[in-house]
Amino acid sequence: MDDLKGKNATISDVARLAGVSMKTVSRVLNNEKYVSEDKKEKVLAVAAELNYRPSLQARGLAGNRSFMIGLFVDDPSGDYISKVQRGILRRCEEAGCYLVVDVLRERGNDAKLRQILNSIRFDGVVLSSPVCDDVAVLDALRERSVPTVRIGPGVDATDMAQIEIDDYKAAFEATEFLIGQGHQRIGFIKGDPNHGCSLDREQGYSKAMRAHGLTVSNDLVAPGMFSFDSGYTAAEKLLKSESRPTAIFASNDEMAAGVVACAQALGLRVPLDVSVMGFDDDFLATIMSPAITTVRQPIEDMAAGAVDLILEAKGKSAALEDKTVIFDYELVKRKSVRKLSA
Amino acid sequence: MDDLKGKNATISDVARLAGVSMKTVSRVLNNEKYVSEDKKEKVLAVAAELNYRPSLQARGLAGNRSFMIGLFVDDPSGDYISKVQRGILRRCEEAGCYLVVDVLRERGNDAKLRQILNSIRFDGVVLSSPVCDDVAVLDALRERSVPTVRIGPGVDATDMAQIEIDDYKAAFEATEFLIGQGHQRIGFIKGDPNHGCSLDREQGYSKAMRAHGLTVSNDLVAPGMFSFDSGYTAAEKLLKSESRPTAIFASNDEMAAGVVACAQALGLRVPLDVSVMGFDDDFLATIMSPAITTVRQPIEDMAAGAVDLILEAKGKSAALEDKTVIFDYELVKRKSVRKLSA
DNA sequence: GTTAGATAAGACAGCGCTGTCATATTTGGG
DNA sequence: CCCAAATATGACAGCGCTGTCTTATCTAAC
Repeated sequence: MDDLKGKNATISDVARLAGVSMKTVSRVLNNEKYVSEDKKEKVLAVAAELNYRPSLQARGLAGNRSFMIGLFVDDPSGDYISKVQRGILRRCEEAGCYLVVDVLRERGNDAKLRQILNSIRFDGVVLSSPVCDDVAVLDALRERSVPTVRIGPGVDATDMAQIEIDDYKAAFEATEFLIGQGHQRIGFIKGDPNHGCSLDREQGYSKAMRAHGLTVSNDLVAPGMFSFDSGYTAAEKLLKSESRPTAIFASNDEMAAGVVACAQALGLRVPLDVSVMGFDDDFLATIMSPAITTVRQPIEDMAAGAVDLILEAKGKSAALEDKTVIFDYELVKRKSVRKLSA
Repeated sequence: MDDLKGKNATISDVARLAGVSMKTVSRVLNNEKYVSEDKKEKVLAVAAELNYRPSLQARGLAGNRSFMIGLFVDDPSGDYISKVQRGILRRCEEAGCYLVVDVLRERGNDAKLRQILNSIRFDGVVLSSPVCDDVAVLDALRERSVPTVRIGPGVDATDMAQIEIDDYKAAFEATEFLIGQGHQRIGFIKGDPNHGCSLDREQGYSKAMRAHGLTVSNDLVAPGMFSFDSGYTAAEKLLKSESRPTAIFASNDEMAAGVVACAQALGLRVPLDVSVMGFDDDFLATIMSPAITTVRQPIEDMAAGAVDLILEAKGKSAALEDKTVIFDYELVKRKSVRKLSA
């Protein structure tokens, strides 16, 4: 075959060689009904032979699908976002879609998003925290009726799908686990208040404490921003207080790593002198010494699920309405928590 | 203005309202010559009013630019790739381009790339190690004459631009620094042999050793794969050998972190009992206790530079030929290396 | 005062697909 | 055996831009 290097075949080449119309080729490629088996096979054979793949741009321009998924994040760093990307990419590959990544750093930065949305008609976009809580962003998406899936809990927006774990319940159980290990004075480091999960996790913690008759005094809770440094700083406050907690529950693993580092810097042994619990099951949790007990979120699967929702919703408008998928979390017990002998 | 929500303005809307032809609008938007100041202003004003942004798909289909930059990585995890993405994104935003990310996991996986390339005509692609060393990938890119910039050293390919630091020299100096601190028995953990930089760094190490009359015995060098675990394993070998090195130079920070963890697990204090040196200035290097002395690569700037090269090369074919940009590295001295008192 | 070249602007086709509509053929229930 | 519905296919326009070509006007050097 004239599979000239560097020269791409077009749909009309395939049509000609297969002896059918372009439209039939298009039907085969898009898995539409009303194509006979023999033509379908013929088209597929020719397409394979020519190494034909439809042009993204042409499809996007002509049809009402773009085969592009947008991912908007606040900050592309960290293991969390890597996992989100991996999950999305996995499904995109299967579905023949492409992932366009962009950063929406400042809050309320809908101007940038609006520009992007004016130039790309995404099949759907995935939002990760805290972008998924930015009402300006959400509004921009809504205006253009872009199918949107938000990963993580956040502001109410019943018209947009949401994928999450039950952060409240997970934090509740994590705290109960600590209590079950004999801890009574359990410190808590809050997450970035801009992230929807932060409040849920905090409430899970305090409800669990109260449920077991433990008081959550002010010196037991410290603010945090989900960063290593903020975890370190918060731990300093907690660990230097006169009545040191025997365990610290940090709202994510990066902060938990900060806690471990801080404790060690202060000459405290983890988990001997202080137990540490994290959240997310980040890469960091596995490499710290000791490895950090944490709550695993199946982030990759959740992200893949987001793409599934988008793809399923194709066509049917409002298919994403009131759609909330809750994934299971898992308490991962490692070495950073010890049982307190009464 | 009739800035209807959800409805995008097109170039013909702008043309009509500005009282010029579509082509003139196009000229303004693409910064072409031969447009008078007054029309230019008028067009810009109308475009701003309508919140107009040209359709990516239409531009890509009609013109010979796609405004899409591809980034192909082996594995989207880790601080390194995050930095690459950030650098690319920064420039893309300025240039009105978009970033399409994809994973090319298996070596020699040119089939997947060929498919992608058949469907998207990238303005250019950025390859990070070890994808940039995959000759099958390089060939696929060459066939379709896609402007390609490779970040990191690797196989010779004078037709593709390359952005790197002098890994050899950096490793040489890092080793010399260790020697200058009084270390004589310096262990070395190699990088993943699939990455071009691995050999350079190893040679920098061994040349420096020899230059200072130190022998590089076999039990001083251990294989590694750039991962935390491989660093840990390599450190075990090195640290348990009868004649323990006083310093270990790991080919990247993730492995260096593994070395620190292993040393501590073996009851050795860093840097008191063993000094540790890393490479990259990864996030991990800053959070370990002690923080790891390392070689900083300005990865973000390098990635941004890659986009610059692509954009500059626009049009002029062969503009990327024989183009190699060397960035400066920097020795970042932290706490993981101590001076040996003679 | 010519005229070549630079400058300014528009007409028009067409990039490679898909949506819509028209048409032909087959199926099956009464 | 007939006709409506299901099935199978193609013709054709057009998505929203840009490349090419044409035309008109303006310089400035001789």
